[in-house]
Parts: sequence; structure tokens; C-alpha cells
Amino acid sequence: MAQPRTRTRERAPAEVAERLRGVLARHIERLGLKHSRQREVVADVFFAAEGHVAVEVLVQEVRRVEPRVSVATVYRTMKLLAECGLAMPRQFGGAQTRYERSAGRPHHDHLICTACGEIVEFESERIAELQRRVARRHGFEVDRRRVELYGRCAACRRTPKKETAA
Amino acid sequence: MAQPRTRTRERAPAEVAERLRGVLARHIERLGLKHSRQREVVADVFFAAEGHVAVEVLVQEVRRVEPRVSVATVYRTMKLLAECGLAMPRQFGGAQTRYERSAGRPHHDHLICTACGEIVEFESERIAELQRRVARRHGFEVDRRRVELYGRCAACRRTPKKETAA
DNA sequence: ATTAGTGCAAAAGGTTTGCAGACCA
DNA sequence: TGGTCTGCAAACCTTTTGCACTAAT
Repeated sequence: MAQPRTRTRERAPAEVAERLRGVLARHIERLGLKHSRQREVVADVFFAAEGHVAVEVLVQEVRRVEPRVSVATVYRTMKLLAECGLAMPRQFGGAQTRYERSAGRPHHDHLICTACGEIVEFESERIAELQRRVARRHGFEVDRRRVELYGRCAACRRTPKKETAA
Repeated sequence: MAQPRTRTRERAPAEVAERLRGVLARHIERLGLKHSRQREVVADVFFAAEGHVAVEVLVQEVRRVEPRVSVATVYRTMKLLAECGLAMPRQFGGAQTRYERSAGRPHHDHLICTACGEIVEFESERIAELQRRVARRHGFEVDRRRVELYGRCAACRRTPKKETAA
């Protein structure tokens, strides 16, 4: 399969990143943890990244700034970011976890192109409502949902069998 | 988390299993592959299993019949079953793959209880239609979807914080 | 000083693969 | 016989963990 890319979500603008940094800082302090250069870099790289980033990619980016940061630290920091709601772990297709920025962003579902790997986010309150209703009919109370629709994006449908994303 | 169980899907009755065996046999022949005792046992165990079975469980069951079967063989056979549409691989929560019987079964979504691990299947053509519509609006043509709603089942909502499934 | 964080490398899961020998057609 | 399958163990991949050392408060 193609190397998944996402062109859908833009990077957080500077003020937003600033606010996100604050959330993390408060979380760290609340837990009695400590600030560190590494956490700062991992967080900033993540805030600046677009879309759904694999940990491997984060590691690469982080190392461009701070070459000695270990994978372990990136994993640990991402877990921290997930804890305080800044990052949302996702696992599309493969084995590896991808993180997407989640603070202040509403729930949404994903459309994934199986040809070029593009990921588009969408949201439908109607669908959500129907899902809640079905769940309730089965006695369930839903608190998290994962909806992924796999198919081919417009570009890939135009050029069958061809790689499309740059 | 609790050990996931599923009580929702019953095992295939004898005639059904017979038919499924036929599908696999034809698939094997079509590809110029060979029949083997191991494949037969793995397939039968799978057809006889209920719900969403982890490979690990399959291995255990298979070994009750044929103790020397290796994990590799089970993985290889399940891949074969998936290829010919008899098994559908799923990965709920954890890292491990579960397989569910899929031949002749319509598409369906899953409700997963995060307290006891129960998995209930449901289907909604209305939801599916809305999803197709949203996808089309984004230029996508959907050919596979994965919908998982996580929450708490009726029993677990009645007894908070308690393990419920046997 | 004290306590937490880091890098490194080893360990852990789950799945895949290479290979020599067993088996089916 | 010839090519596929199997078991075994090693390899793989991603993520986690143990530990001695470094750094923050």
C-alpha cells in the first residue's frame, strides 16, 4: 500500500500552539511531573504536524531539532499528550499507532483512500444520532466510537491502479 | 480490561459448516494449492467457533484436536480463509487480530462493551446510506467500512465497576 | 538533595518468514 | 516425482520496560 499522507488538517497556528503548550504544562504540573526540553520538543513537533502522524515520523522530526531523543521518550510523551486530551491515538489499517491533534476539536470520522492513503475527516450528527439510537436499543451507552470508511478518493478513482498522492 | 467474550453469534450448524468447507476446498483448488489435515482442522475449528475469535484461541482449540499444529499454520490458514471471504479479520482495541465468520453474512457493525468485552453486532441500512452519501460528497467511493461503538452494555451499566461477563 | 526524566538496550507481544523435512497430487 | 505444506525457530515491528545516569525543582 502507498505511504499514507493526509492533506486535510492544517497545522496549528502559533497562538493555538501556545495554548496547547499551556494545557500540557498544566497537566504536567497537576501530576507533579517535571518539564523537560524533550517533552517541549515532542509536543511542539506534534502541534506543528498536520494530520495523523505515525510515531516513527514524530521521532524523525523531533530528531531534526534534538538528535538524541529516544523513541521511548516520544512514546512516553505522546502518552502524556493523549492523557490530557491533546492527542488522540488512532490505528488505521496497519500495526502502528498514529496520533492526531484533538484538543478542542469535535469528534469526527475518517475516510481513508486505500490507493493513496489520503485521510479525510468528516462529521455527521445525523449518523452519530442514529448510532446512539441503535446502541441504546441494544442496551449500550456509547462513549467512544470509531468509524472508518475505506475506499478510493476522487483522484484515485480517475487514475485507476495508479499511485496518486505526492 | 476484561477478557473479551462474545455471546452474540452462534456457531454454524452442521450443514452450514459443510458448505463453508466446500468454499475453502474450491478456493484451494482454484489456486492450485493442496488440501491438508491441518487446514481442515483449523477451518473446522473456526467454523465451529462463535463470535470473534483471537488467533491464540484458535490455536488452543486446534491443538485439542491436533496437538502439533503450529501458530504459523493457523495464521497461514486464517489468511487463506480471509482470502476466500470465509473469515473477516478484525482488530478491536488491543494488538491482536480476531477473526469472525463472514461467508454469506451481511456487513455489520459492532458494539463493544469496554467493561466486560461483550461484542454485539448490529446493522443499519440507514446509517450505511448516510455514510455512502457523506463519502460521495468528498469524492470517495466506499468499499469497506469499519464502525465500532465502544461503551457499556446493559449489564455493566447496572453494576458499575464490576466485572460482568462469565 | 530529592525525585522524575532520559537514552539505551533488552524485553515483550503479535505476526511473519526461512528452511529442512513431511506430505499431497 | 515435484511442488506444496508444516513445524520450528529465528526474524520482524511496534511498543514497553529496566536501569544507570542526567536533569529539574
